[in-house]
Amino acid sequence: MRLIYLSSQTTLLSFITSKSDDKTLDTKKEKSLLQKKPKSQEKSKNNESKEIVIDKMHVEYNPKNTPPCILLDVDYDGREEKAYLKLYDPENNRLYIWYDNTNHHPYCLTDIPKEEIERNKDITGHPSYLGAEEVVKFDLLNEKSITMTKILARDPLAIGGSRDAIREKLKNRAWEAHIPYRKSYIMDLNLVPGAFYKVKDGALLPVSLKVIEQKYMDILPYFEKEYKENIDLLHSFIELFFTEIPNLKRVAMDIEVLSPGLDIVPDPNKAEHPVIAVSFSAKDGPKEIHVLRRSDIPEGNISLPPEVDVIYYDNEKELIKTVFERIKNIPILITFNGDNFDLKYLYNRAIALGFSHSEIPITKGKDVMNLKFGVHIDLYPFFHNRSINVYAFSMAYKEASLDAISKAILGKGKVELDKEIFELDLKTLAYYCYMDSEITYELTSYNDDLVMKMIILIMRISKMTIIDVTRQNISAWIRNMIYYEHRRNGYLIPRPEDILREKGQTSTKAIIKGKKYMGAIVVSPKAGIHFNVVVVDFASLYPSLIKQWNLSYETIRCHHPECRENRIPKTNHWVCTKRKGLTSVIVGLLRDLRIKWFKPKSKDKSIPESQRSTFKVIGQVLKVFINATYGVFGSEHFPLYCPPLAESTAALGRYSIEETYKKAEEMGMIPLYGDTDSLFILNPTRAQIDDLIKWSTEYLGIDLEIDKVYKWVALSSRKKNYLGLLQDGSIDVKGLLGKKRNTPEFCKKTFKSILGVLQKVETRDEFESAKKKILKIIQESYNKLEASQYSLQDLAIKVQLSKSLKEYTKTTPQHVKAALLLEQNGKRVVPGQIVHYVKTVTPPGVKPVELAKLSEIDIAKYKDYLRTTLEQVLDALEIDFETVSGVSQISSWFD
DNA sequence: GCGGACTGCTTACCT
DNA sequence: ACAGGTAAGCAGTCCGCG
Repeated sequence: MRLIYLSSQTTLLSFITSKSDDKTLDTKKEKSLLQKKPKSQEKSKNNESKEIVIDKMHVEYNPKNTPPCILLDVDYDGREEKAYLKLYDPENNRLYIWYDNTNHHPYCLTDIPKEEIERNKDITGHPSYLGAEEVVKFDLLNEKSITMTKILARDPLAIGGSRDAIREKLKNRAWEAHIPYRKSYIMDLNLVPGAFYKVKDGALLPVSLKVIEQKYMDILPYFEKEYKENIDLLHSFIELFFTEIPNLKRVAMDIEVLSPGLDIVPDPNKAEHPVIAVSFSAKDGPKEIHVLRRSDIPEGNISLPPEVDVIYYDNEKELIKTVFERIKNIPILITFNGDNFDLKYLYNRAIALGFSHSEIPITKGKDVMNLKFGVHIDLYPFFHNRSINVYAFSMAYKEASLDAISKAILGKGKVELDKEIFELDLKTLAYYCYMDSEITYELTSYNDDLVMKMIILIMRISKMTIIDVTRQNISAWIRNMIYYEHRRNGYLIPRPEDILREKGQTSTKAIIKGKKYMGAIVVSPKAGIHFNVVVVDFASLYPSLIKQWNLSYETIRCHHPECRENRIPKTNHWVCTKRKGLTSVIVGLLRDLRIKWFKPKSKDKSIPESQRSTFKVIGQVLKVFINATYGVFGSEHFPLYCPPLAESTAALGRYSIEETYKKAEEMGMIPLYGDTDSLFILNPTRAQIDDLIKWSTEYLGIDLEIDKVYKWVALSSRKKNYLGLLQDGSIDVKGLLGKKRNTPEFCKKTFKSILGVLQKVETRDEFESAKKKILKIIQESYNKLEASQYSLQDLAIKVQLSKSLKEYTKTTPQHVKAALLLEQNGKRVVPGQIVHYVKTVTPPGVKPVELAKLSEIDIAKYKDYLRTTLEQVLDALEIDFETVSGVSQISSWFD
């Protein structure tokens, strides 16, 4: 490791954001900071001088010509009154900033005639008003062409977003007035963020970089036949997936700020305290830590990783200047929570220290911090995204903290500290700070850059920028994808009130109070141990139904009298027989691409491994979109919210599973249980299953598949509660208390050892001997509990706070009581935090683990806990708790 | 005044 | 801030009880 001391003045380039011709941000004026002599008296431990290698990124404005670049970002420049694109050339590490030269302007639509608008002084007198023109749109809700008036303005805020905006003047006669300008621009120019473009003679042109070889395209004719009415849609989507996914150069960053005291997180809006460390990490790029010396803090003597450079400063301003130089040369900056902390803090701190805006390479948005050159990806909102957690990472992490995510995904967490940040010696601080950025980087690089690939694919499918994709949720991705297809086809984008007025009614009653319509059905399980159970399920049931039944907001309850016969079973709804529904086609295509192409191809051994893994990622990303489409149409916040559409999908789901249940019985099979899209069938023959699958394809038009086969499955009398031994010898547990997060660890441990016994059981006889072993395990656990041998951590009940403490107004649950005690003792409690508490006798109630003693534990309450947890297992195994306790020497365990 | 029956709130799970 | 369905524990309320 080399230490570099630095505190002298450096000249920062002023950032140029004005237009004119090609402006190249040349970095040659910049002297290497590292060549400057150390001012500090101290000697470097290693005299060998090494240049820190950070490739300078070349930035060019308004390029005339460029090589193929990936489109990363689109935004509006207020000073230029133009949209601009950030195009990155990964080969040569060059960033091009291309300003719109197509004379595109912000606009909204209205049904008020053009002449009337032109007579309206209130609108034409708006300082930003540019003009009005007639456009013809197709109104899907009323199935007719209409002439609309397009009102153009110089500034997006003039359309919507300010008090005197044109959309406010139009009252309820404005359409497409809530679409952010950058998104509207992308749609109108038919751009695909994440795809390749080049500039030729100043004009922006798409570049096709196909990587899929012709020999893998064998299935295309099938798709072309099925989608002949939507061949453009098919080809555009296929192109997205068959275009090379480039490897993007990126650097992760993390900062530490001097906190004034225990448990006080510095406020990034005030930025009152000094930045004491900033680290950068990249696989093939810089690994640096910039550390501020403080008179009261020793340097320390831990050894840091040899590949890392530590640079010390005596002056915070100098530190920040150097950090800004680094940021200027980073095309993609990765942070964890940079929007709300790291970048916001640096920005505000720089302002507070007297930096001018032109010296700061960071831009501040309402909720997003971005870079002037390059783009900023904040991994926190991306990993926090529920769809990503569930479908891409199979719920690997339960809490969206850097520590929890990296532990779950990388197998290593943050550096554990036994002191507060402000107490650490400089080297320990440097190490801590560096490891955070290293982990952050690794979250994007692990598994062959999986996360980066996913982000690029989501950009291409949703047509959203890297900035928006990483910060917005699945509903925004789907909304934008559907809006884009509206614009491409000249369809008017309907307003929420238009859809609700035409379609907004449900006809079923939800089982759960407060829900809008009836959802899936769960078949009551036949309790007991069943051997040789085959589970069949429908592949992507809801998306399949949406495709099969032509479900879309414009086709459900359409206006044609003749379609009213085409009923959705057990609802008042019908669906159009004349027009193909747009969302039905889009979802159907994504579903077919996944099921008929990417899923099988990702398992095809004749395809090279790297190609297969790309197919696998594409399949995963498609799954995210497909699985959420039904849900968004049932969500009030979704602007295409269509209750009868969501209700019909669920109703058809119930119909499908009910018909299949009946058919299975008719065919002589014994269905034991089913949930939403699955059926558990007792010991069927291969032929029976094949017949059922064939029937489903022919009669329902939906693919039924074998999901899993149990050697035995123990169904309890409760729904969504069972365990079984799969053919591969693994135990499958669903819904039982033993796997819930809030169950104390000692219960889970006991539960797990019981599972260990059950895993070896294959026949009914073996269950008998297993019972004895299980009994012994329970007894041991019970004795340990009685003898207070479990630690507080083992006994802790871990419950997440879903909101801030003061929002619990109706009741005060136990974890809230414990959290209140924590707060009284000066500990910080935030929403999302998991509270660890134990049940106590003295005083009766609960205490957070931090404040409790083993002697205070209410052992009786824990006996109850152990009993209920294990009863669920024993219940499923047909072991009566009373019987077991009778066999035991202890006559009654749990009194 | 106290305990059981009941409802509602909250969390964590399943599909 | 993609849906609804199920289980469990506890908080709070009502009601009966001389």
